[in-house]
Amino acid sequence: MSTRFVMDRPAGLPDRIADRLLAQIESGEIAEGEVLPTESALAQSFGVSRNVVREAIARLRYDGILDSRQGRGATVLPRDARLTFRIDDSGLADEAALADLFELRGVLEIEIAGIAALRHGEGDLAELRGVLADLDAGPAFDEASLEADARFHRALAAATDNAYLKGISTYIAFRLKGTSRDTAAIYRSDDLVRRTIAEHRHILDRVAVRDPDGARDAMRQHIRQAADRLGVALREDRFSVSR
Amino acid sequence: MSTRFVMDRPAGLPDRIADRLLAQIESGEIAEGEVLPTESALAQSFGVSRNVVREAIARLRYDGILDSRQGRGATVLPRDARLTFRIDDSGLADEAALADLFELRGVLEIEIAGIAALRHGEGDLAELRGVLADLDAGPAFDEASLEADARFHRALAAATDNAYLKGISTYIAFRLKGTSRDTAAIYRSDDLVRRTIAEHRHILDRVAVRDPDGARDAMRQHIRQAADRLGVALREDRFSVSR
DNA sequence: TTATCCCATTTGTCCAACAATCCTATCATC
DNA sequence: GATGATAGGATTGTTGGACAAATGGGATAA
Repeated sequence: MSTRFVMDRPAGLPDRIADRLLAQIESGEIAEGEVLPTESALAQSFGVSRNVVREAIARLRYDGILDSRQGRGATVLPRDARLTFRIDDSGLADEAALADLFELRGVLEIEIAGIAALRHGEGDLAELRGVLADLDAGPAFDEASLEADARFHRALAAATDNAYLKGISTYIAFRLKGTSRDTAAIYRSDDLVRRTIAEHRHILDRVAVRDPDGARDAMRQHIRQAADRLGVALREDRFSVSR
Repeated sequence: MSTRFVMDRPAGLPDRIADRLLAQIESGEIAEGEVLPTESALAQSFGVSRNVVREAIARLRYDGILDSRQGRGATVLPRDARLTFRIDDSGLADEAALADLFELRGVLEIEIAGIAALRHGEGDLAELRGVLADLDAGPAFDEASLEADARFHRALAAATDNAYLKGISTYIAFRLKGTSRDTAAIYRSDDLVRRTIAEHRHILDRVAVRDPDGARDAMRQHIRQAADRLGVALREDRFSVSR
């Protein structure tokens, strides 16, 4: 959870307090249904002002982790009441969790490719072609190339005409962006870049001719190789090209 | 966005201010990259204290809508930097958005069924069988039946052994829970309940014999009919049983 | 032109107070 | 004894003001 951005800007007091409170909740130190200490007490125990504690609690309340009511205090809500789907930073560090995240991303992207093949309009194709052109322009595996990759997937998701699919897809892509940058520094080979472009073009081809199964297969292959490039070990039972 | 819960508890000041600010951003009244008025100015223009404005801004910043820095002000971030995947209450009211959400749910649940068929262990099957037994016990379409339905899907997601798949699935299921309850009041027929149970049993059967394609098909059918029962019109290009 | 310093602006944090709401204990009534 | 009304303490919600820290820009000097 913790830091909001990949930036090294130090987190503010409310964020840190919220994280500490969340940790206490996750660890069961404060059980479900239980009421937190009063804001004043928390402020004193954390050594900050009540204002900071209030912002921290507001954050947790906003995510459906606790519910505070005037005069009663803040109670911890049941786990399945969480209001947002959020990917912790901790998950990005753990290798197995990263593989799981890639699996989720794969499931979504593959179906997105299939749906985009069925539903895309003219504007969508133009956007996708434009992104590929940009990828061609800069053959180096640099920041711009990563951004273009993200734009491709975003444009594809947009072509599904489903705001939720687009939302979850771009969210995961954004969370994975930092990871990609870190690991990708190793693979500065132009050959790999060219292969990535080829994979994208293959997907676009199948989408353009409205071949959903072909688009899905192309995307499955792309995800699989992207995972390979990043050294993420997917479970083989799922991502074999012919299932 | 607005109200957090279905409860009729009136929203607090910060929530309302955040909504008004968000509306101004969404409408383009405050463009991307632009800086908001200062907190003091906003406080004065909204007729609230600066503290309230601060909490509102904190909420928007937390979702990656704004980025505020000390001494500089709060700037509007590009739309695709949104940090959380969140299902607004407004989306649950809008019919088209509800259909989109069902589509996302379908995509996930279908693949979950397939993966569960491949990966489930003995404990998973026992749990799933237990849920079905509970469903059999109470033939009425009541609260317990809804809860058992949710448990079935949760147990299935758990069988994938992928925390993210489980997380996103249960999150969506929870957000859809209220909607199901509201609309389901109309369908108090025992026949429908029996058909739902039969669908679940069919899924479990395919999972148990480790037949991923069969499990996917069974789940696809289940999602499709569940949407029917709730009067949600899925787009037919996706959810035909034989694609 | 370029580098440095200074300063107004703006957010971050703190403090103290009052209002609104909730919970509980007490009391009155049946 | 049970039940309902009431009062009071406790806790969050909101306000207002103050200072600290960081940012950006402009003035100044080399």
